[in-house]
Amino acid sequence: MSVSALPYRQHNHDSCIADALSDARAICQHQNARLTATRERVLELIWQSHRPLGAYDVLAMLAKDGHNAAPPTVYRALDFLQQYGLVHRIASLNAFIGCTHAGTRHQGMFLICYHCGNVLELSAPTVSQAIEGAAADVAFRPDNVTIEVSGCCPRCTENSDE
Amino acid sequence: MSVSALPYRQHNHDSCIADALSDARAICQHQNARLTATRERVLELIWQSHRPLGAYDVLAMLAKDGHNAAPPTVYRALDFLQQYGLVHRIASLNAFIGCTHAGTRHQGMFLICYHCGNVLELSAPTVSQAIEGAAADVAFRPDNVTIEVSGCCPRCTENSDE
DNA sequence: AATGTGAATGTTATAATGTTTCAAATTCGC
DNA sequence: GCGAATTTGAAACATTATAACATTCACATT
Repeated sequence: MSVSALPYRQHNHDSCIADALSDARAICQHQNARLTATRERVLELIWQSHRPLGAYDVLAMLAKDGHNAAPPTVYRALDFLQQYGLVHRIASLNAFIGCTHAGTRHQGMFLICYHCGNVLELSAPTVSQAIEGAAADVAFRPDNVTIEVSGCCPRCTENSDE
Repeated sequence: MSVSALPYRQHNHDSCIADALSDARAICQHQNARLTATRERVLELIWQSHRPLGAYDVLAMLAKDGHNAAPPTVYRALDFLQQYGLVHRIASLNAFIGCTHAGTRHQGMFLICYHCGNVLELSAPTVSQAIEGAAADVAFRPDNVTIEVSGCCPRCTENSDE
């Protein structure tokens, strides 16, 4: 894949992947979690794709590596990565994406472009507060929050205007 | 099913279903949409369950009616009902629930109790505004918004305190 | 009443996504 | 090294969703 095909101009995706991986290694080490070869490879594959990747997409890519894995292998790796906040699952897409805020406490909000497929993760304290407030109003104790916004990203909005 | 098993004390679920159905008929008539027997029955089944119902749950219930339907029948009915805002799909559960705000423009927010399985739909303008604001900050044009909060409902919180 | 038309449904098959289960291998503390 | 716990392999299976094409139905027009 050429750099020019990547989502953001002047964005070195390779170094971005490398950073994510080294962050992940640090996070796991710090928590005595084992970022094994398979888990790390799955994380890398997810970061290499600039779009959310389905479990079976990951499976196919592992197969290209010569790793003849079965679905549980991938799902287990994904579970692990989610548990340590290294990837997020996008429920509305049945797909996974690298967490851009790994290691920091945050509530992700995902902006999914239905045109180009890119996903932007925002940390949205205002939204979280509003949700917590609304839940508190009805005495509901939130545990896990899913916020997924499908729409059109700035780039695609521009391009469709032309 | 006894009334005491229903989610809310002093809540007549039968009349609640009847209201939902008559609302649905009015909404469809107003928009020249055909609420056919199958569609209406699917809507009724979803309302009868006080929890979200999977497509195959609906299928099984139709089978009990003697209606030997195949999956596409159910998915089509569900698509129709969603299109006219009569049911919502809960992405994190792959399941469907009757819309409690049918006919009014709203952005639903779903509070899903992981203990009892009940789901409460809130219309949350504050949350919607916060999301729109956050999206606008990055020039993203939102189309469809998914907000699903899994947690513990007041009733179950009370019961587990005992 | 017959007929044409588009919407709705039936039917079969299959794709896509996710889980259970149990066995084997690996890792880690001792 | 040795035993316990974690991780992985492997096969089968379960669940959720869609594709493709034939048929029927409701309704407006003859």
